[in-house]
Amino acid sequence: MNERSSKSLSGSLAFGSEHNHSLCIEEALDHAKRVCEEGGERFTNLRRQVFELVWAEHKPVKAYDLLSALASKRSGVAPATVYRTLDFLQAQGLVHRLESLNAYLGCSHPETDHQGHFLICENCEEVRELELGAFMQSIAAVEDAQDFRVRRMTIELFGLCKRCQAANSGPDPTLP
Amino acid sequence: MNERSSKSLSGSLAFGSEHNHSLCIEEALDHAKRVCEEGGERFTNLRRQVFELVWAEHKPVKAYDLLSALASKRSGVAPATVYRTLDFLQAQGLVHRLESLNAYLGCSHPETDHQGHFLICENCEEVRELELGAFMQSIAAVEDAQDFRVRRMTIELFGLCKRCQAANSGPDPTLP
DNA sequence: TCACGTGATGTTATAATATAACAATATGTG
DNA sequence: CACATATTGTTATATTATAACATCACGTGA
Repeated sequence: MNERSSKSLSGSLAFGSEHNHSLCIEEALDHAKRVCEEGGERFTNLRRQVFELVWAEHKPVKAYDLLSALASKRSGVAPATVYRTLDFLQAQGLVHRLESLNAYLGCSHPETDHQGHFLICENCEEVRELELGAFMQSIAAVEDAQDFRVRRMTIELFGLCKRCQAANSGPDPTLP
Repeated sequence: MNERSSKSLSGSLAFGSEHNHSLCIEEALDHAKRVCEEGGERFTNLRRQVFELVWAEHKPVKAYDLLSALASKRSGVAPATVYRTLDFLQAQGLVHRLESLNAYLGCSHPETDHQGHFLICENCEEVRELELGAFMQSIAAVEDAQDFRVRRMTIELFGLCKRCQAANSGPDPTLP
């Protein structure tokens, strides 16, 4: 993949008050355009619109919510429109699907060839994307021990982010 | 069929020709009964039937396939019947849901309090359940590095099992 | 025993998620 | 421009899951 920078889209993971989300989206858009150009794919109007909607927040978005949002921006929007476009964006590595949530999320580490791995806060719904490195070693060990060759994976960790741990200190009432 | 193994459900992971699946199911049933008794829950006819159907193969089963199979054994079977029963079995830790497949699988490690983690062969569909241990350290490291407290997780690794790596040329002709 | 409360199951309806199949349109290339 | 192909529009339907309420079954205490 592109080696221009080894950094994530800048600021995309710093969701504090200083996070400049307009800039964040703009960078993501620039990146998407470049990825498509380099892959000989067209970053059409529809694809850009869906991409922008996915990036509107740093939270997973449901396909049918995208559908509604998209329908307010253009006509002739049907489920297939959204799913096809999401499929395209996923194929370009620009968007991930969260299997546990049936939802989609803009990729925060687009510079590296990777699969998404996620920390999902059960309280505030914020999702943080991890680099694969964290699990590399465990996965290698599992492959070795089990004679299994891993080709792709779904890793989604649910829990409490730092902020929500602070807010919910003490026993969590939602626990079983 | 009537020989007893002293090991919990350990035979269930040896899916070779020596795997005694009748015994495997029988053990799983015994275990399920015990879990329910100990938890003050009833292992009713319906629950037993669904449990047996989930255990019929060591492969993930779709809810609506269970529905059909169940409908051939009793009357008055509707989606809610199956989903409610699966929810119950999951709550007892007797069955896992595979998020990436929208499918369900009998738990192979019922003796330990755990969450399921899976190796899923893309060729033969066989699923192997892992113990959490394999990922413990990585998860602890992620929690530490990210200030995140993990409470539950979905870990599903897709690839090729040992047999299918060896056989590996094109799709398995015995598959549907 | 039997009425009662609760948990389990039956039943109907509908929500939420996703894909198939084909038609129409747009785009780049010769 | 004409053509081939990618993209999008359109209609229909498949798949997965839950809501809401009725009925049944089981254990408990009067």
